[in-house]
Amino acid sequence: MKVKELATSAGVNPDTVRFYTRERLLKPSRNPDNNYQQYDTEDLRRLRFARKARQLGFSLPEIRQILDQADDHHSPCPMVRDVFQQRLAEVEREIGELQQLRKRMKTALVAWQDMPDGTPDGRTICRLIEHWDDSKPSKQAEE
Amino acid sequence: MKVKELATSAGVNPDTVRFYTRERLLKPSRNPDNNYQQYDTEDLRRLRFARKARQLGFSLPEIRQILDQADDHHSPCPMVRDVFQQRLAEVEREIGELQQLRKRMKTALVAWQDMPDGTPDGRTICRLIEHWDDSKPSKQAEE
DNA sequence: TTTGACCTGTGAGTAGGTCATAGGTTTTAA
DNA sequence: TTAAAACCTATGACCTACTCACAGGTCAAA
Repeated sequence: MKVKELATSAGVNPDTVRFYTRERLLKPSRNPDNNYQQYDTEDLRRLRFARKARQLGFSLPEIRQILDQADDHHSPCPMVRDVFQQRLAEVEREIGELQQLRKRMKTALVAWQDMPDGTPDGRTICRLIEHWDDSKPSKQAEE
Repeated sequence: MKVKELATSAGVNPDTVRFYTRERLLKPSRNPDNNYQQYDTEDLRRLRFARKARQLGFSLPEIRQILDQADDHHSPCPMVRDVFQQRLAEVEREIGELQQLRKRMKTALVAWQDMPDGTPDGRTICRLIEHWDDSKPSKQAEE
C-alpha cells in the first residue's frame, strides 16, 4: 500500500500517515525502485489502533510505547488499563470544570440583561467582562 | 510601571506581558533614557480585561478586536455578547462530548474486567483498545 | 564596585497535526 | 507518444497561547 491508500483505508489525512511515519508509529518498508513507502496490513492495524487510542486521549508517545511493547511481544494491556484509568479521572475533572464555567456563564448572561452596553470612556472597556465574577469555589480571588 | 510591576499587579507572568505587548494588546510608551517599556493604569486595565476574557474563552485576536474597538470609542459590548453566546454553546457541546466519552469509558472498563490481557500475536495489538466501541450516537461507525 | 535583579529582543519549545514548496514518478487520457 | 494529472519524496512553516532560554544592557543596594 502507498501512503494515500493507507490513509484512505483508515480515514485519515495522508499527511497524518507521513507524520506518524516520521514519529515512528508506523514502520513501512521501501520500494527500492522509486523510494516510495510501502505499508502492509500490519501498518493499517497499527494506524487504526493509534487513531482509536487518540480518541481515548492517549498521547502519541504513549501510543508509540504501547506499539513498541507489542513489537517486543510484551502485552501492553496492563499499561493501557493504567493510562485509561488516569485518563478517565482527567475527563471527569474536565467535565467538572466546564460545568462550573457553564454555570458562571449563564449567571453572567442573566446579569448582563440588565446592564447597558456603554461606550468606553477611559475608565472602563466593557463592563460586561470587567464585572464578570471569576472567583472559583475552590480558592479565593486574588484581588 | 515597568514590566514586572504590571505583571505582578495583574497576577501574570512577565513574559505574558511581553507577549501581549508584541501582540499589540498592550501599547506601552518608551522610556527614552533606557528604552524600557512604560505601562500605565490604562494598560493594567487592558491586561486585566484580557485575562478575564481569556478565562471566558475569547481568543487573543478577538480580545485585540474588542480593545481596538474600545480605542476607537465604539462600544465593544454587543460583539462581546455575541461571541459569548457562541462560546457558551461551544462549552455545552464540549460538555456533552465529554459526558459521552466518560460513559463509553466506564462501559469499556466494565467490559475489560472480563477480557484477558493477551500477548500480541501478530493479529492483534491490544484487544482492550481494538475492541473499544468508538461509535457515536449521532452517526454510524464506518467499518 | 560588584552583585543581583531587572530590562531588551529574538528564537525555540510545547501537541498534534495540516499545509506549502520544490522536485521526482507514475498513471491516465488525448 | 506525449502531456497533464495525480501521486510520491523530504523538509520546514504554521496553528494556540503562552513559557523559557539566551546574550547583552541597565540600575539599585551593599
